[in-house]
Amino acid sequence: MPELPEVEVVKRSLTNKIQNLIIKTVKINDDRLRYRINKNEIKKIIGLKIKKIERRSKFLLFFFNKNIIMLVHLGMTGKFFFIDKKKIKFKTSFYYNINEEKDQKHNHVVFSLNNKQKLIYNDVRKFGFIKFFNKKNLNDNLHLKNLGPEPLGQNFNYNYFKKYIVGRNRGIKDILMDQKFVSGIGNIYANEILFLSKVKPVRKAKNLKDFEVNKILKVTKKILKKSIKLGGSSIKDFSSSDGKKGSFQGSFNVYGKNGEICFNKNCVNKIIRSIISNRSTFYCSKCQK
DNA sequence: AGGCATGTTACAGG
DNA sequence: ACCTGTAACATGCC
Repeated sequence: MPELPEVEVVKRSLTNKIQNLIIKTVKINDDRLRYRINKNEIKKIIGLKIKKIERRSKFLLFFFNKNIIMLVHLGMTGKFFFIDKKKIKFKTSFYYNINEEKDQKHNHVVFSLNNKQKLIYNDVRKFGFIKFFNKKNLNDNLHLKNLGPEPLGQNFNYNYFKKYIVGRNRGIKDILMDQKFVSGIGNIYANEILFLSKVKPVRKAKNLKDFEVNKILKVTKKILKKSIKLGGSSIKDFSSSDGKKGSFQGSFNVYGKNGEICFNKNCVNKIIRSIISNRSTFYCSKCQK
């Protein structure tokens, strides 16, 4: 699922559903996520209240009392959803379909809450993880300490951008996806941002004109905000924890559209697919300079 | 059968 | 120590 807009949507839906609830039990069906789940540490949240949930980049932070933080990354296919005790058979149209055996197979962790609901962590490819640490170690956490600014924050601005690209010999798409530069943008949004910015993905970041830097900044914020508003992008099977699907995929201009005609008016060029930093890259060679 | 998939990071070499 | 590129992780679908 998960670039910044999708994780933000998950955060909001989880906050609505489980803030101030208490963990009654935790059942681990498979602890072999990206990192093995520490069973002793996960036991410590039993009986504790979920005070709040925050998002940093593509990470979710669950704040419990006793200063315990549960850090979750969804990887490529991680998702949360709920099973209500009284209604095991949910409709697939609204809730994630948990009735098929192949999906249940990936229900790795089950959190039972004090309102009789169960929160499930499901992750087909197991690139996600669940870790625990103390609030006082928040700033030197391995995963969080090197993250660049939030793209929607004020620190992601012209001066920061210009300063960062000096002395670096990397393409703009590679840089946009680098979490140390700006945190939360992945392959889909990097492609879409560069299309709307009219910049070729292979361009060296240091050679961008000032107006292009400003355009990228502006478009980045606009696209991410719009996607959050639309509930994120539901490609394949992404849905937020309340089972609602996002619709930003309907706004894609280039992602996954190789061979299709460019959406810009008066352009009849076909979208090209190439590989940058090991990731599929889509662009219009006429509209993107 | 082989290529591809919304991500991160350990590692190697400069 | 910094910069850059590559491989690896696990699973399923075309």
